[in-house]
Amino acid sequence: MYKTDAYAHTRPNAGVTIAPFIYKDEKIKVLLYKRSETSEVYQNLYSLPNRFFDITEFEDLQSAAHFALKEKTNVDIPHMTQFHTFSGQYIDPTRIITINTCYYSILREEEVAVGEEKGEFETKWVDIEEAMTYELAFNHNEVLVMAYQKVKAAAEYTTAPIHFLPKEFTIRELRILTSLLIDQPLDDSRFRQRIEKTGILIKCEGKMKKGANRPAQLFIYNDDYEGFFYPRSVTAPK
Amino acid sequence: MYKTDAYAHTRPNAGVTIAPFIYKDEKIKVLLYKRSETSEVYQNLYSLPNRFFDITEFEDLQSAAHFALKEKTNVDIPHMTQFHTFSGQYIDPTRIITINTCYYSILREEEVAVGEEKGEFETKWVDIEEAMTYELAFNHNEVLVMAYQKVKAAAEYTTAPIHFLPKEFTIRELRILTSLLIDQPLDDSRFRQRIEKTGILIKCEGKMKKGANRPAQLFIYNDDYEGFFYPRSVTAPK
DNA sequence: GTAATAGTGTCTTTTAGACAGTATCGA
DNA sequence: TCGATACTGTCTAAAAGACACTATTAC
Repeated sequence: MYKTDAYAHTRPNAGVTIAPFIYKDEKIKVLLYKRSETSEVYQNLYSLPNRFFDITEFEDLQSAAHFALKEKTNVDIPHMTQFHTFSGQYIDPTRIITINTCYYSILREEEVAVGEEKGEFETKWVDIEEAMTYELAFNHNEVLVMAYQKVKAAAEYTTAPIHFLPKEFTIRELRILTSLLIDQPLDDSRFRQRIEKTGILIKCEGKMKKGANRPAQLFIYNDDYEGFFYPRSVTAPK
Repeated sequence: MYKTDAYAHTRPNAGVTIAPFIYKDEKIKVLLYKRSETSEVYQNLYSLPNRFFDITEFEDLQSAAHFALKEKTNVDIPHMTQFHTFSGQYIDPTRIITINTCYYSILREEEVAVGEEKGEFETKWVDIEEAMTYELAFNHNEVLVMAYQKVKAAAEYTTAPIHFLPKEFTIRELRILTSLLIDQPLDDSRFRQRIEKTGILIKCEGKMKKGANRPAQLFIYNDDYEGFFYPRSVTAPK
């Protein structure tokens, strides 16, 4: 029976890694923590939040990922998407072959309770471009690259980036965020047409965002459109 | 050190599952095999090709998936895509918690050496709609549903379905296949425009497919477009 | 000839792209 | 007033959608 430990030596280590992103000051940031001096491996290196999948502790990978994210960010109901499972000896060369299931998480900055550092973990939010230049623990460099690529791809066709913004936001805010993720300028008029036509946003009647200019209409996301795919990429062909 | 067996009892079973698809007689078929009477679990049920991930046998999940597919289909260089990792006690209730990393494979019918049955495994290609009605082993019902959904989604925006067709094929063949996957009729003229404009196909000069009608130009796939995304879904908006 | 599929042309409607023009706030 | 951002409108170009039309084979 596989239930016994007869096969134990044939089983891999398993773990989860989460790439938690926020959008702050018009930049995408990712959460890293510094591994302690006394870690078994990859001492003192920065790392994405992660967790070994210990079956005496967790029922499934999702729970382990959830735990690891909450431990570092204190966000309880995260927007979390599994995007790939890596495997091989290379992930953690000093141990046995490891399976690493990875998630990215699009978080609302205002809901992230943890700032820089906190008790046992030294955590920090790092500009994504800068984080890419770090030497990270385990295979987290490739994890981070793929995670960010998936987030950017989602911005092309889906409404996923909305989860970066506050509950109530303006069309301008969504446009600037989208423009950042797809790395292209977007025509304001065209963007409004595209958005408003689909019905993905609900106007907050009477609520306006004030500034040193004409007040802007606030909207909330229409959850019915979760998983919605635009029939066309926001990026123009050519 | 995690390398020892001290943590062995905390490690999950790991395995891979492959949903191998072919396109035959204008239908999508999936390969199932019948589990033997003497299997430890799920005796006599149909199952997708699968394999435990034994770290003394495989270096990574990809190799295990490759092995499991070749064992059942004899296809050596498959088009294989990882799409999700399931986990939990429910996958194999009588054993320990299992992690199941899943792949779908789009195969060329002509390259699949195995037909119905073969030696130690009783295998068969089942119409996808019919297979969905089976009671499958492990969590293979949900695996199959998600696998086929991913293949269909790929048909909306990418050139992936081309891997179902013979190396040389006509535009009509590609249109009928695409139409099947997206479950919508496609205008022939429009479809040609879309395809030819991108340059994803290369004309086989002088080669024509003959039938009881005007001969049709044969094309091959331009591999440069592997991973290509159409800026717009093949499905019309509304 | 007919049936069948291949392939082209063309007209209409829809969408995209660019950008001008007006609106409303704070200072 | 001005600067800034919020919108709305409009013209043009491109793409989609529908479908008529011609082409070439087997029979």
